[in-house]
Amino acid sequence: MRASKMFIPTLRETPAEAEIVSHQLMLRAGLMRKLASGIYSFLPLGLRTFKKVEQIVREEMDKAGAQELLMSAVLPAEAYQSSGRWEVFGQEMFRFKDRGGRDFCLGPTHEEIFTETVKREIRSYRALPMTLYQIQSKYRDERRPRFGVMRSREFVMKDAYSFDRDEANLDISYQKMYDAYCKIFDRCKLDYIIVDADTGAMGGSGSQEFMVKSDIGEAEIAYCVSCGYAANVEKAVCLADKCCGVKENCCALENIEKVATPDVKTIEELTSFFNCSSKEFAKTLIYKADDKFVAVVIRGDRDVNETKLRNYLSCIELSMAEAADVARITGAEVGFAGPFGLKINVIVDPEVCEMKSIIAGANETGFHYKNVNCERDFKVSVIKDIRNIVEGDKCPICGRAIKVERGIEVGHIFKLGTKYTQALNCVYLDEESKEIPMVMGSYGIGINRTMAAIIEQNNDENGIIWPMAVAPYQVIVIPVKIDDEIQMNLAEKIYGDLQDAGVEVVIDDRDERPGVKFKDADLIGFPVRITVGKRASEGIVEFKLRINKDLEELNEAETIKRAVSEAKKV
RNA sequence: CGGGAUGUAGCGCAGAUGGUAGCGCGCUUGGUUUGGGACCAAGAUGCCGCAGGUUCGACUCCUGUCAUCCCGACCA
Repeated sequence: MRASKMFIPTLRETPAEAEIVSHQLMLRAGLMRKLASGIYSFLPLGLRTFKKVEQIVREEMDKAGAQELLMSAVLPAEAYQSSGRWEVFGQEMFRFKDRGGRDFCLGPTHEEIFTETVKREIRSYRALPMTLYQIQSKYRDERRPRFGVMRSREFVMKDAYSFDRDEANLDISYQKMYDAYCKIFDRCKLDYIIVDADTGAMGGSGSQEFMVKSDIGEAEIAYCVSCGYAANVEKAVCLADKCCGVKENCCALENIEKVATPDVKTIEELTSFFNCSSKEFAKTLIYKADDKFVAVVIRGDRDVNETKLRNYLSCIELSMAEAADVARITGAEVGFAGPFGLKINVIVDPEVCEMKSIIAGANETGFHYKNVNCERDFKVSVIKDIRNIVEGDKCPICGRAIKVERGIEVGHIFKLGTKYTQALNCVYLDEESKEIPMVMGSYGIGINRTMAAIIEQNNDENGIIWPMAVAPYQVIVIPVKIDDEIQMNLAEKIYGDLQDAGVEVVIDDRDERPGVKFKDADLIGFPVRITVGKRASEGIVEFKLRINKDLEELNEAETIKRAVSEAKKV
């Protein structure tokens, strides 16, 4: 391809709207442009990389025995209505009506549609197991799209769905996908970590996420360097500290005592009032779960993990109760809530049960109790891990210190079980002609996000450093002076030879100064650069890899050989 | 959905106490240049986000609205 004819609108300056490096570089290198918030167009260069990522995914899916098909993005409401997700998705689904007034949406994910299809076509156990996938646009009207293509409203997802006879076979299908995902992200040269994850609205019995380590990641990962335990913070299991360890005799059982604490409401105010650590308090938070209220009791320095709480309560809407509700339920102003004598369920974090003689609100404005003890002084409805893990907590497997880092979720795999197949009556006939619901798995990879994650992990101050496997072009040939016939002829010769050798190559035949060409080449991130300059008359050119600063002076034949061999390193 | 900010040329930005719009880059033309975003000269490019209002007069003041970005909440 000739740079003079290519549509590559590079930008010298960083657009103000782009905050993170992958977004900035995708715009600056002319890979894509924004059309609306969270909606992007891919330009020729961006599309080439996009397709390469797609192709890697496709090859590994095919190797794993999955079959590709393509569903519509426009979907009728019925399938989602029978699974209940027409409501669950709420505002996040793009909805519209056809001219006849029938409800449609743009598919946010396709469990129902695949299930529906398999239900109609597959009757016998003989057809199972079966894994189907597609690479297709998904639509989610995100509340807050951000970071360019990292969280967009339209994005391309590879979604695969496995159908099996039973859980044991699902485990096999799931493992195949797991292995395929590892190969995919390895081929993309990503540094990733696989973590236990919450299944969220997807439902099902278990899931894992493929996380690319990055400070700009939206997910927090808790992991243990000793034993390899890794989980999304939403999911990470928390062990209870045996006791707060702050005071000498903190474990002594003392008599409960009411203390006047006028206007002392927040944990900070309480720590200074009592002159003690936030670890010596139990805070009681009132939550509204759908239409019911619950009290949650955790240690003063901890945060409630609303995902865990939501899962335990199996509710859809979950929020902190309004001040008025808190007052009605506890009989005191906000700031004095305690676990005593409540008419609602009291969910207590295990850590609180381990603590002795703690401080808690008295459910009476202006008062707290001290020397409170779980069970002795208040009734516990259930003991449940409902807090967030933090750095330094004990690993639930080996007990060593947990580390917490951020990650970008590029892939997510689920064991769905029979949630959708039962809802939609997707059954097969076994050897005895008995109808049995199929056991399902679902597996997603965000193509756009994977592409952004690759840039996020492969760049320097000059631009993108594409791994060979996903580079839009593998080699750029730069003639320094295009009106120098010797240089130009040699550059054209090398360009032609590389094309003949099957290398994806661009020749920068633009009438630009060399500096401009070098800057653009670095910005776009061609893995191999061949500069044809002063020594062209001797048949010598300069060979350079984007990844380092080393320059090699090679003759024509050596150059072709080196470039071809580099291009094969995918 | 709560909080904050910003909308002026393709991009980055400046425009006071109100008087009808500018800079840098890019773009076009000519010339000089040519190994890391050249220089000189001459140009072209604007619904000043949109709609009201105040005013003789609004990019500027007021109201509303839309859009975009950030933080949080939420998230498949």
